[in-house]
Amino acid sequence: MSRRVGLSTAAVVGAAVEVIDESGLEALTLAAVASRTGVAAPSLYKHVSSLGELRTLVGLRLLEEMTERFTAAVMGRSGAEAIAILMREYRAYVIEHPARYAAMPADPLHDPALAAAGTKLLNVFLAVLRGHGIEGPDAIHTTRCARAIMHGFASIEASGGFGLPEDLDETYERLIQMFVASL
Amino acid sequence: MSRRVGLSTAAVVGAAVEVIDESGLEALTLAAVASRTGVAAPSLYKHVSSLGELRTLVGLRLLEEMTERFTAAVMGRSGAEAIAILMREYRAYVIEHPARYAAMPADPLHDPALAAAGTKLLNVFLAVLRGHGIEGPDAIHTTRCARAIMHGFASIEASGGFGLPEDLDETYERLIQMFVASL
DNA sequence: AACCAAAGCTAATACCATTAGCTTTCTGGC
DNA sequence: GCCAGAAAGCTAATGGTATTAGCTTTGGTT
Repeated sequence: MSRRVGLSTAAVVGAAVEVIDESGLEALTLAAVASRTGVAAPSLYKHVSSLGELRTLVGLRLLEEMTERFTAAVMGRSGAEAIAILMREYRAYVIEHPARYAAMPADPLHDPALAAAGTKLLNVFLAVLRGHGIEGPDAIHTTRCARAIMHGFASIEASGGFGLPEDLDETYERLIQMFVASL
Repeated sequence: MSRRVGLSTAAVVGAAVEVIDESGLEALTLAAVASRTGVAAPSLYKHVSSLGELRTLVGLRLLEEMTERFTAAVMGRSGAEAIAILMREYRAYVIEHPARYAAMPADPLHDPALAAAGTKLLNVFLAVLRGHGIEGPDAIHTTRCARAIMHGFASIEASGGFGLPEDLDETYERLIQMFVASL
């Protein structure tokens, strides 16, 4: 009984992302993914070596998703405009997928499985700054500043940490102007 | 056998903070707290109604701890100096207690049990800005910006998200200058 | 047609939170 | 000083979780 379902690692990761989208990161459990894919929980081990690995693979997919999206958004733009667009796109992603953002790996460069994808994402930012004439150690500091601003705002917003929901656009535009003005 | 240990809710919360300090937020489990306090796990329910409540109580204690610390740091200072000191103190706390920072409630104002403590912490920031002549809706935006910058930088640093550990002081000073200059 | 590897399954283990109900210990009133 | 009751502890049991072991089925390849 129970015909073969035709699962794959990619399908398992996809189901995991769906679980996160629907029920939040803390609901990402092998049991939930198994139920969603129509399979018994231990069967998932044929495609994924552990829950920890599944989390890593989800993080990898999300990193790639962000990179692709940011690359497309910034294409054909340059200078301060490109920087502002990148920052707005970052926030837009988090608003669209707040639960996914919580699943984002905090230190991708430290995990060998994520380092390459993390570097690619970082390079989008470095490329935009280079187009603004910022390079070398300066670019490192500047990128860190941008990350801190974007991640800080986005993570607080995604977790509902700001009291009033209105005016958040204005707050974020202030941050963008603040950052751009400092360059 | 097993003489009375003399536990209290406060002692349980204290043990929970120790577990977090030593082994990280994910290690905060009733079993770990029970073992540390020398008690069987179900006995903790005499002092705490659930793991969720324990998490909330830990968050409450940490909020109060931060408020007290920031209040002391800023006392007697005013203007841009006070703002810079507050921002440095925020980061200093996170560097001293990275695991505790991860246990910090993301949206204290939304949880009735934390709202009062969250408001007090917020008021420290508002008071400092008021001393700089910023009030009303402007103060809301400005406080949000400060929060985003501090939280963003601190949480990335606490999770090891910045590649190189050196120069982080310089990056953070840049952010402080950027923020102060925007006022 | 038959084999074999991959993909599924069930059963079992270990750890977690939580509940129920029992026992011990301290404390307050006499 | 004693004793009743509440508070603080305990063990046992339940249900959810990840994970491992070992079995069965399936489907593609020879």
